[in-house]
Amino acid sequence: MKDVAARAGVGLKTVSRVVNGEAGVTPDTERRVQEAIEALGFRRNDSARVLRKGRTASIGLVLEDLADPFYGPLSRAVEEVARAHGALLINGSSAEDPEREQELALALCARRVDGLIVIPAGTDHRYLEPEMRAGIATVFVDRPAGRIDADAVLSDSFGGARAGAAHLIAHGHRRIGFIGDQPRIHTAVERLRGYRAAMEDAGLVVDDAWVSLGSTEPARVREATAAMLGGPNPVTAILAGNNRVTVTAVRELAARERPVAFVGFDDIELADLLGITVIAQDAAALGRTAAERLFRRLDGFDDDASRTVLETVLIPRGSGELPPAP
Amino acid sequence: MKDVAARAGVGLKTVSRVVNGEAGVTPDTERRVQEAIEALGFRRNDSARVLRKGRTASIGLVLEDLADPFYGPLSRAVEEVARAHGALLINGSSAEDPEREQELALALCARRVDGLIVIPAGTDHRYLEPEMRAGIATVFVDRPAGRIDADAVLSDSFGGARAGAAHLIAHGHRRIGFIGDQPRIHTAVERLRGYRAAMEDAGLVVDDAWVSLGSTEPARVREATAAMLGGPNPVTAILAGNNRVTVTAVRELAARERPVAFVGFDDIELADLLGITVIAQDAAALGRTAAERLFRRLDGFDDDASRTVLETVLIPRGSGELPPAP
DNA sequence: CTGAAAGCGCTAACAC
DNA sequence: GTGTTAGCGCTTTCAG
Repeated sequence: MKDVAARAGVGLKTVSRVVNGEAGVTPDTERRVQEAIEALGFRRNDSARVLRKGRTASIGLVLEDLADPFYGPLSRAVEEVARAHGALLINGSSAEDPEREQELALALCARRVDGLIVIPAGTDHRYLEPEMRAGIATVFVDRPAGRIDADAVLSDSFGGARAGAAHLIAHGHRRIGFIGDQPRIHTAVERLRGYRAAMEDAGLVVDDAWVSLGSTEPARVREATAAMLGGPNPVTAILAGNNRVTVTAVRELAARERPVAFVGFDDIELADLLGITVIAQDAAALGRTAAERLFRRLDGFDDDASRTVLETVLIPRGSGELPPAP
Repeated sequence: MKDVAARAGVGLKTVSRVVNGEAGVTPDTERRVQEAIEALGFRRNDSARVLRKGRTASIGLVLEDLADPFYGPLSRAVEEVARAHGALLINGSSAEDPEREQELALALCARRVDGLIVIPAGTDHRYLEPEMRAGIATVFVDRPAGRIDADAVLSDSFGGARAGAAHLIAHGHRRIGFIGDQPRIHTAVERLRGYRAAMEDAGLVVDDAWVSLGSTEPARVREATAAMLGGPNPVTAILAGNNRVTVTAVRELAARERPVAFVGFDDIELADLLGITVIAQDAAALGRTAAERLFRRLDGFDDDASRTVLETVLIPRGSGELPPAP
């Protein structure tokens, strides 16, 4: 910038004015500055700008895995809102590892992102308190924060799972299995609660062998499926606790001869063609809502932390309407 | 940092040394500094650090749409490599708009990312020349750069499409349709070339009505499908030019009574259960390879721009092996 | 082993 | 309209 000023024969501040489109520069001067900029291939260094202005015009998003089809649309929705506010998005995948989540979140804070959106892997977010006090707005999505008070935007996991299980019960099932994510994860627990609530509503007693929480690794899900279907008291229907479980369970059930009713949590591509009944949540709406809340905070809005819960929708497509196999 | 120094009763530089784990500080002094850091909730401001050091330890990725299941895994793979090199990843979606691609790429350069990975939407990247001269390493993925010389990591679109079309021909088809992406996009053109090459190899003449390039919007793809199947010289098989087209085409074909053979480009989740034959490319390998090349450049490696082409794999699952309907 | 001073590239606040 | 000065928070250089 100094070089540009020298070459254009003007002061530093004039160049700054031109670069930032501020008023108060004669067209002639402006032209000279523009020429110098072109000639030198000058591009403003935003790092320096940030240092001076205090705002980075960027926000951070910590999620579990960008490669998961649930998080892609969520991230994209966040990006769109950020873009509308002139901000860039830095994302990081925690790989469902609490330590990595913390490391990432703090790295983003060190970069002085203006705000942070977190899909937590861990259950204790007190490490973010100093950062939040220091002014980094933080919103949690998909799962609430642990041990701190912070905004959260969630799907109605409890209600969705309850509706899914109730749907299977309405179609005649009495022995229903639930395969969910790790019990450390809030949504997994909520969905299990929803399943239990529906069973209880119908006066059904849940056999321990029908419930399996754990990793979403295909091998684990396959085992869980086999166990539920093969035991002394086999289930006639299965409710899956998230999109990864759904995919593996669907594959597993397709390989069996006896039909098993099935409801998945999260819609997945081509589930329509396969006739898979699902409880759909709107990943993009989650991201959008969280980002909007974040930017409202960045715009100075400052009331208490709030929790927003988005509805889920049960989409019947066939698999959830199968009667119990004899 | 100044505050920390004051509180610990030491010089600024000593705090800096402690924060950065540099040698040359007595354990006792270090402890005092650490205490002050804790007490004040100090966190180094990386913006200032960047300004001084010149490197941001971040790279930018401009892609088409993070919500597209093809780009999620690609982005995640880039992130993993970046992480291994201690860098963060800033992504942006161009929405297949060349102007937005440029705007994004330049915004990333203004942030002084150390390197840039671009999945181009546009066909002219001369706007990046000043940036590259200024030292921002740049690698193109999935599609090559236009009008500049730069590293590129691509899939073998030509070979993949050719193999796909040849596969259909080998199963008895003579009238084969091709539905691809916009002709502005390199991969769309390459895949069309591959299709034409296979047809020519087999001595088949392509009817203009069998080829349709354009947007991947479902409506457009549906129309293209209907036109190919409904015309005076209807096709008995269709080759899709990318994953979005594949999804819509599969839905469309499933809704018809007469079977139509089908090969998709890009594997999609659950395609196995639907028996969809595809030409698979490895999105994660594309991302990983590109990121590795980028970091090699950042490490000072400096030979000519190179082009890497990754193989595609044809996965037969049934739809591509159907004989021509009578 | 430690600290003071200079300056990275920019913008805010005030001159002129 | 335009230029000058100070300083954002850190690291580098060099002196103690």
